[in-house]
Amino acid sequence: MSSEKTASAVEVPPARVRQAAPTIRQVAALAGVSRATASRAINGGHLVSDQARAAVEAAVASLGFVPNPVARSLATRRTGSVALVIPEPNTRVLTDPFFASAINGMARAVEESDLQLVLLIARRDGWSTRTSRYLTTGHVDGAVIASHHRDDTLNRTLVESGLPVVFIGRPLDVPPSARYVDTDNAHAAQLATEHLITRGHRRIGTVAGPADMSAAIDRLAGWNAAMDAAGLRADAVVHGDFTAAGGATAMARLLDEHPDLDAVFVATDLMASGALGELATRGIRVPDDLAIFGFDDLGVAETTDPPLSTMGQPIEDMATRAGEILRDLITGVDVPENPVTFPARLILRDSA
Amino acid sequence: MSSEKTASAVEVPPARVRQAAPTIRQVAALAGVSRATASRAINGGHLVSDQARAAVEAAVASLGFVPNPVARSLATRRTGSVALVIPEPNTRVLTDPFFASAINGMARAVEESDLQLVLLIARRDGWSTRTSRYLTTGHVDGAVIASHHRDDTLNRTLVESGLPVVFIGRPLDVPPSARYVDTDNAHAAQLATEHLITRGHRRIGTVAGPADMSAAIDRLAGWNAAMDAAGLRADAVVHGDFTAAGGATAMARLLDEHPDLDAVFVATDLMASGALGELATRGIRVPDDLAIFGFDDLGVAETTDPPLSTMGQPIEDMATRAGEILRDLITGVDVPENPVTFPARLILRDSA
DNA sequence: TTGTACGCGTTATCAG
DNA sequence: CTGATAACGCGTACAA
Repeated sequence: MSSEKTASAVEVPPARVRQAAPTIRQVAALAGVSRATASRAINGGHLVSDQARAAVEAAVASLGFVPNPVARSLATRRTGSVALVIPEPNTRVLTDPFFASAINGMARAVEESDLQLVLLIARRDGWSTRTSRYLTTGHVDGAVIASHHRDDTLNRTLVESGLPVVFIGRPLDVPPSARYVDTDNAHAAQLATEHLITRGHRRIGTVAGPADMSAAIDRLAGWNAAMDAAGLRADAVVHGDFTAAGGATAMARLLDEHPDLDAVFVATDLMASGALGELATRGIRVPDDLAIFGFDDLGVAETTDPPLSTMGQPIEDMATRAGEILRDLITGVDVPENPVTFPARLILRDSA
Repeated sequence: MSSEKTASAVEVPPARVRQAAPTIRQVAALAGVSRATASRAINGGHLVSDQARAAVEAAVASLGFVPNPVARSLATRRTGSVALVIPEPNTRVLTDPFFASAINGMARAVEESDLQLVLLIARRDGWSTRTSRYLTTGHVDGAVIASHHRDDTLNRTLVESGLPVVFIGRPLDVPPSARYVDTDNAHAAQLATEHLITRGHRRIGTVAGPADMSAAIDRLAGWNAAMDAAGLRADAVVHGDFTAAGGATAMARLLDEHPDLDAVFVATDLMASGALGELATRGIRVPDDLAIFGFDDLGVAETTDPPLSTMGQPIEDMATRAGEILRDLITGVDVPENPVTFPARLILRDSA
């Protein structure tokens, strides 16, 4: 049964809601040239006579022609947009200043090129399916992955797919060729620990992060290096989970096992904030009884009591650099080898 | 020579950098069916014999075929993605909890449909060109505009382009048919003012927002209505610019012109926070000497001194609803007429 | 139920 | 410099 399709001799264009966009064919016809010439005039503009170009430009203006980006993408195999992927574990997206900084940085990098920034919020459970598929099926020309949290096995899938990808933060479980930008976590942690040593502390513990996250691994290594270099015993280590609550728990255990500590390097401001709460509960004064040193400086360090001395990460600059590297990767420009590391800044407040 | 039958078994695909993605043609060949049948089997699955479908599915699996979304878009004239546009005036993007809530809400709405959320950060100066073009040239199927700040003349361009659009916050200068979700600002402001009246205040002023923003207009109207209904003189009005500094300035002027005020309804928590600073400077106690009532409850109201009594906007719910309306607009489902308003919640803290 | 053939709007190739 | 014409990969009337 054929639907309401009635044979009509007069070609009536199907009533579409959106106004019919003029095609390059109409431009070419109006300008009196071929589609190919019209296309050339509209794009590069090379190899076209001034006369033809003028005619095409006039036609474009009069018709209000705008190239269809989908058709263009199909022909060029490029979409002109890049993704910033934010794998967010909990429901509270973007309240984390880390992400705000990353977005700002990427936006800055993309602003000068003619790329469009597409932000992908990837809830962790769906990350393996929808987002991954979106990225690997030609929707974007490349992606920056803000792998703030626990590294995903999907990272590997992504780089192996051949899509140009740059990570913010060294990814684990990925071919060493994978590009990334990162804070020099080890060196920064070493600086922080050395600062504590310089201040006269000798029994220095650390609340490290999860053992399967690169930032945690590197920061622990830096603390270790500084302790070794100073001939101090590096035995007071407890792992937390990068949350405030985890920091409190870890600090409690650290104190129970090593009551003689006079300073603690905490791998994250967020964990440090939790640790401060635990210390307050126990009546331990900071920094008088125990010095605390954090890491990140993405907002929480300023508002704790006392404000945290910490190592500041230049997240926004890192994201900008990641965007630039991605751009070069896409356009085929040679990009520097890994690692691309950024120095952290020593920020002294009241806690150490 | 019909291109349909040029398929040759020895066709060697040109060596491309990215791994050659299998096309539906190869799937059809391997399954021993035509492209059309393969396409039908892959999509709806209707009108295909079980045998053919099985063959196609096997071929898809063995080849790892994934439809090229660009080609699909070109054929269907749908992209499968929607934009959330965030016009951000200053460089600090997303530190505003308004945006975080909006993003979360949209993400929730989009999660259940098969749409992809594309976040567009539109710096104001570029908003007129790149973002607008991106939206109107078929990159997305529709957009939600989080017009938190001053209304843009481009809003009109957008709705006139025919792109399905839903605004968060009533837009000005736009055909009345434009869909939007909004807080019932007038009613909420009236409730706030009535609360002040109930508490015994009689000389109630207001720090209103910019006269060209709908939220400001509506809230001022609500304050007016409450004052009129109570037979109180509604003459103490000063306009601020929706910033903390503007709130301080406006409060100063209000106090100078009307020293007898015993309560002030401030159209925004942010302005109220500035106002509180001005009051502290003058040694005016809140709420004892002067009661202050705010609007928004998007984070700042809890941290002021004293914490602000305010009208809470359900931004996240609004964004979710906006996303749902957009989805219906795109799929042709009937959507409810304007206005789609959400009630604000009266939140009592210490300032009034 | 299946297959043919055309359309989607551009860009790229390759003779003139 | 220009113009046919072939990709690009897929969806889908229409006919069989």
